[in-house]
Amino acid sequence: MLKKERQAYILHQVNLHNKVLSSSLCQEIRVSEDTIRRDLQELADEGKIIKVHGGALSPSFNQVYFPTNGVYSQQNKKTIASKAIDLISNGMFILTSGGTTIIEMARMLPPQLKATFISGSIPAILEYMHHPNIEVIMIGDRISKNSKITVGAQAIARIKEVKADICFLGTNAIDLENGITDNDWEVVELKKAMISSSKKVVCLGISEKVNSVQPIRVCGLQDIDMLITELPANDPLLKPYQDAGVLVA
Amino acid sequence: MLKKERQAYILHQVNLHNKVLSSSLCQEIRVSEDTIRRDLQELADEGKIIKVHGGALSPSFNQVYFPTNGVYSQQNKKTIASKAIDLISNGMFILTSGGTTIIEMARMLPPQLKATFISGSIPAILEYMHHPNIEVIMIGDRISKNSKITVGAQAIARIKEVKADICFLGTNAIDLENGITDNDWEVVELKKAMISSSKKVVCLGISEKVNSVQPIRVCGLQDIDMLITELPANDPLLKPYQDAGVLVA
DNA sequence: GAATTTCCCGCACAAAAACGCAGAAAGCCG
DNA sequence: CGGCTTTCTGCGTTTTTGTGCGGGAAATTC
Repeated sequence: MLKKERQAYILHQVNLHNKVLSSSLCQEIRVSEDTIRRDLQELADEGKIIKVHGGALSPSFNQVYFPTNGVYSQQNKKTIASKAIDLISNGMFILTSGGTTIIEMARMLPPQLKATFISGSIPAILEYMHHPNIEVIMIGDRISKNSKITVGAQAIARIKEVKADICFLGTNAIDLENGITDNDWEVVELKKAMISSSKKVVCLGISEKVNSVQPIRVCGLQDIDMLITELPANDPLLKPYQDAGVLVA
Repeated sequence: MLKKERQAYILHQVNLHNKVLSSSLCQEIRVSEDTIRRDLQELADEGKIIKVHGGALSPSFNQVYFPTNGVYSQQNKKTIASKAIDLISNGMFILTSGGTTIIEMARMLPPQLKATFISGSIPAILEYMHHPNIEVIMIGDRISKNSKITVGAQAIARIKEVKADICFLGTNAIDLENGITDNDWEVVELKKAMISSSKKVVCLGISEKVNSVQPIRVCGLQDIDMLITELPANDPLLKPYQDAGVLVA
């Protein structure tokens, strides 16, 4: 096999799989590892691939996996927030969890909106407090320093006392098999209570969280009414959820 | 799995869920915890994540910071706060109102102190949350936007359920004839509840507030155990209060 | 305070890379 | 065709890198 041929093959593989291992390449092409290494070196010098110990990665790898900063997902969260806000109307009682997406929503609430927001999340409450016309109800109990939210039996009991029109859940992970999952036991308990106290449950989450799983289960897909991501409703990623009976926006 | 790949995966997880546990990562990726820890270390060195004991956090998940702004007579409040802190010992249940003096006290709490603080004041809760060893209980209810405190029947009912060792009241006005007075009906109701739920009541206030009156009465001098100002205990201004049976510090 | 978990450090080992070298193949030229 | 250079490849050897392990320090939890 000619040198150029080999390099073209390598480049093809890299672009296909985003990565190659020198060890597997030298088996496929039946040449010594040195040869592969020299090829990788040349391709790396030309900027076609990124050479790493043990193989090489696609140059787009960095963009794909290392989002340079929060601006990108910040924009997505604003998109989600504005879709969520469309569901709110005057006079509603709204239960919300915490999380960055919820905070974003709180910041974007239109100033003339009159509604009642109920939450145990300190950062969320701080945002709601800044609004001129909304009534803010804090769910009290012990504060989890980690999640900056009130947790415990008392909090759950308080939530159960309300019947909210709508509940917005910041979502850490959602997938078809397990539904909504999260990684903090106490937060999960809280979310369960919020779900059972609301007429309508809306999950907010960027699309990256779709089809990911966390250790603790919050609820199944049948318990949620709507899923909001930054994607358009007809995105194929969301199709299975629509098929499972979840409204998508 | 390549090292870079692994790090990209970790970073992805951190950005997605705001936190990762080294223990769960090493199970997912099937490498030793040391390797994970080294990866976390490298990513932390690059500023991509914040390493903490047991895992890592997203750098964008920063906490709400409360500016130590130019509240007037800051120094006096610090003096008061340090006197108040002398009354606290490990294991105590402490009920506090809001107010700048209370905030100052919260900031000066010694890091090794282990106690439980109960309050309905958002700014106070924010300060308590930053402390490593204290348990924080939030009193929930409707939030009064101008006093940044939870008020209402629910809040009062919650306060009545506790029996605190000591209660610190930020004091707006105190005089011999009317005792403690204030200018917000709902806050007054709250303070009354706090007083009746505590074994010991301590009023914190700068000396300017001594011998001043506000429209609504909280309680008489006989209901308070101690008055703390920035003045020395033997200051003549405070003599009448001592004569009335109030401890002065 | 004691027990447990997590972290940090040095070490060992394995995998991979770098380097020098030699031989083979191909190209160039008189 | 022979001699020469150039390019490419593979093979040891040495270095570097990555990983896991054990022990002790530090932090965390109860």
